[in-house]
Amino acid sequence: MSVARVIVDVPSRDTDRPFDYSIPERLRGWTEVGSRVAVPFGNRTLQGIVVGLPDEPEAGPAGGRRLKELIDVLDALPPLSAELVELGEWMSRRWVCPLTVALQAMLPSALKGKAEKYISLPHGRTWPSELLLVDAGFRALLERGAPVKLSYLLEHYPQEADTIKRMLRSGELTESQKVEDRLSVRTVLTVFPRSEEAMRAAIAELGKRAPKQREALEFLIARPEPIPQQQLAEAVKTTIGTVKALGDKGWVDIRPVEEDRDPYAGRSFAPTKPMELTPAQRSAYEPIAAAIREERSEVFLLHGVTGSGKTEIYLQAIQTSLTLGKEAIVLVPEIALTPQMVERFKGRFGERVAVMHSRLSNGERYDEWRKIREGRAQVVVGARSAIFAPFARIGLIVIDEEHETTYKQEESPKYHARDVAAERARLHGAAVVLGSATPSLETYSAAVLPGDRDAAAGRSWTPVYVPLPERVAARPLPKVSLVDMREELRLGNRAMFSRALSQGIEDRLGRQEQIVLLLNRRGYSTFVMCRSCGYTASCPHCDIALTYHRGSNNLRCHYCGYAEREPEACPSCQSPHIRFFGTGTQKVEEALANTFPGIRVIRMDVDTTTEKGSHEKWLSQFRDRKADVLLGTQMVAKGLDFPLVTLVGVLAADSALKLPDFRSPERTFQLLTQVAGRAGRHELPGEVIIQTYEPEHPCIAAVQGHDYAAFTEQELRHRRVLGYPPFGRLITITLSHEQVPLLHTLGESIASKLRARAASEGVRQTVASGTGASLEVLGPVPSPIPRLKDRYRYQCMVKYRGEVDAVGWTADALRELAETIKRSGATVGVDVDPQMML
DNA sequence: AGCACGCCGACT
DNA sequence: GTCGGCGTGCTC
Repeated sequence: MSVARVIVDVPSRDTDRPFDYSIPERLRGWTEVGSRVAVPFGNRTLQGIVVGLPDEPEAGPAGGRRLKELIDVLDALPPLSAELVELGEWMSRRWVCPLTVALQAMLPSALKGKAEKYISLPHGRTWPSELLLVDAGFRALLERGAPVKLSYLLEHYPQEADTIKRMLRSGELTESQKVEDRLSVRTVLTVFPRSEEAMRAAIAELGKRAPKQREALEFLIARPEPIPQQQLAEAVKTTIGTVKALGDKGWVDIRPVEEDRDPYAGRSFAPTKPMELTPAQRSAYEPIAAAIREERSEVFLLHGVTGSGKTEIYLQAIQTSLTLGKEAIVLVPEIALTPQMVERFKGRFGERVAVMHSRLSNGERYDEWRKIREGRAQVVVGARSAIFAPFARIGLIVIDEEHETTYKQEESPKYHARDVAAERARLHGAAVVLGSATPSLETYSAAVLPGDRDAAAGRSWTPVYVPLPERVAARPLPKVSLVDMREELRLGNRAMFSRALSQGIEDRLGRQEQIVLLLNRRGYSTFVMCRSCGYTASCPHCDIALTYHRGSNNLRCHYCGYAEREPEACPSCQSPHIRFFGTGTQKVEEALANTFPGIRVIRMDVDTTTEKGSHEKWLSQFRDRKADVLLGTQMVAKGLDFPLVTLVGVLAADSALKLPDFRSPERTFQLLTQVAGRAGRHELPGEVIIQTYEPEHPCIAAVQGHDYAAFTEQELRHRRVLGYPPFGRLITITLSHEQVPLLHTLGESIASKLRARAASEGVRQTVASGTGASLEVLGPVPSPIPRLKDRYRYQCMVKYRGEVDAVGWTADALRELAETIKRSGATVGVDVDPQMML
């Protein structure tokens, strides 16, 4: 008996288990663990992934019925491997998600196939006489006998929907289903030359006629490689017709070839040679190289200040891996995946590099993915999901700027690429390098306090700490000064630029140097408030403050997209004193123009960078000195390197400090340190001016002193007291439903299930104090976003430390309550190790 | 998730 | 009487 154990593509708790199918003879050789298959499921056809090939069926249907057969294997090369399937199973346990959701996350979206329904008139059957009043085109189409896509029929003949339904029911029409990829591979007709003798014979046969065909053949003799027919025609200045003639006579072979939509095609990258490592770089590189050579799955924290040359270490470590015939994955934050970055990797490793980021089209991404799958690339540089690159022998995984929040996926599967990397490295015997100037407190404390049992709470990997303390060429770190904005106000300056910053901008404009201005707008968005009655405009569906958009003159909800016109008077009290509060980038841009006439500003924020390629466009304009100021939100802080930038200004440093998220100070410190690192990276010295209302805040003070250690020490002390990560760990369970009372009851039953479990296993229920295992459940309380798209949201937070399988308990509790949850109509989401508390 | 099966109200 | 509302249960 040949059996395939399949996970079907239905992301629900009910179907989150394997289903067994028998493998028909014709598919035996093609079915492997990791194959994508089409299977019958109920009366539907679905896509699934083979996760096992057991000898005997176990997960068979009740009542001893026979197994159904696989319908098809969808790819010649299985898109996943046994290793990736195992990784998926680990993910589904680690982050409490259905296995199919974890597996889907590993596939390029082009392979997330869906079954299409087809309708046909059965062979030999004629159109029923009582249905002659239907649309003639509709009838003619079906009478041809070939299956027609149901979606096509419904789109073109919507009035016949009822007819279709009725005829299906009576059996006058039949339905079939076929799993289809989201995308077809583009093909190019390509000319394959035959042997030189054959082509010379052909030329002889042509004689003096058909000079163009002769030329084409001579071209192929001189360059006997496959060439797209279009290109061949162009090369000998003729038309496709001539080339086709050669094919028709059988003198050359013309076949369709799958084409790569290489987004970097036709661009050349200046090759770069490995640089001589400094002694500091060398002592960081050595242990990493040793781990790669010895196939030890060790994790390294490469802690180097901005400009200390981490990238060169990555490049040489990758080279070490390649030399051993192994592959390498490099993750970078989406935002840093700029042409500059890609250039560096392509320059060193050329064609062997695949690039993956969200700005590629589905087709482009699929092509890059295939390069990896088919062994044509050995290095991938990409955003978060590149961690699933289908390599078979990984030697090294690099995560650059490891503290970045983009490595945590905020939709299910809510995985963290850093943890996936550690697990994948374990399966491959690969080394992991986590690089950052400002490591996350989780990673840092695990590395420097490896003996601290609380700090290591439940973490499965312990990084080796590798510091890289100096900047290359001993360039000094920029001077950072703080400006107390309360003082400015006291001295009568009500402008958004302090005197120091104004002066600084003036100076740079005079010297034709460049300026980066950061507006850390999070939690400070431009909201609308009535000064008479305190009314604030908020979204009627989400209870989120609406944000004012100047361009379209309306108020928009950032969560659901709801928009309304800007009010002229207060909707609540009719007062005309309704005002816009807060500062957005648009407002700063205006102020710049008013204060410094003639200043050239490039503004970068979500509004100006949504268009494909716009991000790169703005940056290259800035690089080409087409502007004096680069003004923007977080995105101007990351990974940019412009020689002429000598001043970095931060307009409101503390605007994000007081957000109700315990990681706010950490994020603020990281962001400010990053942006400060943008100044003076080359010959010209840099200066940083930070405007703040709280210069004495330890976080701000630490930025001024470039003092990571001081900030970290004080922040860790604080976290330890409160039992927050890395000393305790968190799980949030979010429930949503249209009615609040139901959420309350459901939340209570989840919370009490967990509390009961803790009690029965003898686990203490106070996390903040004491030692050993403890777990407490907070809530249910309204979630920080209390309503989204007309559904109310409540959450429970599980906080625990020590040896407690809180994730397993949570999964168990939800499994036990599955019936109740389903009946209630509520949706329940779990976030293990949440990164965003808002 | 979908889809069928099944049991109760408003219509030709 | 029938069409169709959505609660419930199942998918190898």
